[in-house]
Amino acid sequence: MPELPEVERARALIARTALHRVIAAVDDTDSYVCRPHAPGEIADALVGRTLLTAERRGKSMWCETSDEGPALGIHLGMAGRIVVDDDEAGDPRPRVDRERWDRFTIDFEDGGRLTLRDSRRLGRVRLEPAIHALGPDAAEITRKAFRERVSRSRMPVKARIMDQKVLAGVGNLLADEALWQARIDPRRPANALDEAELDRMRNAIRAANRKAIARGGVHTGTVIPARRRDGVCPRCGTPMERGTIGGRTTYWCPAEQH
DNA sequence: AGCATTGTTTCACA
DNA sequence: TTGTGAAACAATGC
Repeated sequence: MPELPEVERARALIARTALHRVIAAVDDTDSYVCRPHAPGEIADALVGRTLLTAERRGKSMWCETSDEGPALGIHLGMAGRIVVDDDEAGDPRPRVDRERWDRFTIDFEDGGRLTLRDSRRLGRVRLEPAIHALGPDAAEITRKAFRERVSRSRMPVKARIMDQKVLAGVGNLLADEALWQARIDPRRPANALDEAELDRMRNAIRAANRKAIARGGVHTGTVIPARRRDGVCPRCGTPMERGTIGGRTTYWCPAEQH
């Protein structure tokens, strides 16, 4: 997906353009994207109301709604974008307008429209999303909480930081980028990292997020272009190592990451 | 044709 | 009971 930086840009787009506009109609007929709701259920809850806020924790977004309405949760999944009128944000890959990928739509009384445009349909829209099941946001977690939560397992450190219950917002690309910046081997057991290494890891995640939000997405990371079979480390030129960690394809520099 | 994919959830198994 | 890994999910792109 879209990882934390792309979701933050999508959230900001909604906050900037979609709040306080009266909802006239909702298309929630994609039963996979809107599961477990029955068709019409989300529409019934939203029509006549407005979105009051646009919030985010990790890769999950939600909007509070007017008149004590239910919160509207939106997750971009693996390839989702948010489109509001003529603006869009989310999945960074360039893509021409493809309205057939519109999986969920809100029409406003003023004639404008908010859409979840998602080629793969792994995005999700639901009422009252379980935000509390997520760990602290990766961009805001304190040093103390990061140390405690991440080091509480023997899982490979990469798998641990990608566990959304531990820490919300780190996806596959951001994990590779941050581990490379912090020079830590992604296979290391999380509970084998010392405090200095945990702090380095946290700083790298926060810096990678900040940079990616400013530049437009995780794909702007330094090591991302080297994530390919013939890629070499951007710092030392050593061929990148490739493997599967936590079920995801992982690249790291065998010379620098320990 | 076959394989890989920036995410999440479920299920089998240790 | 807890933790871990693979598979499923849906669709597209190389």
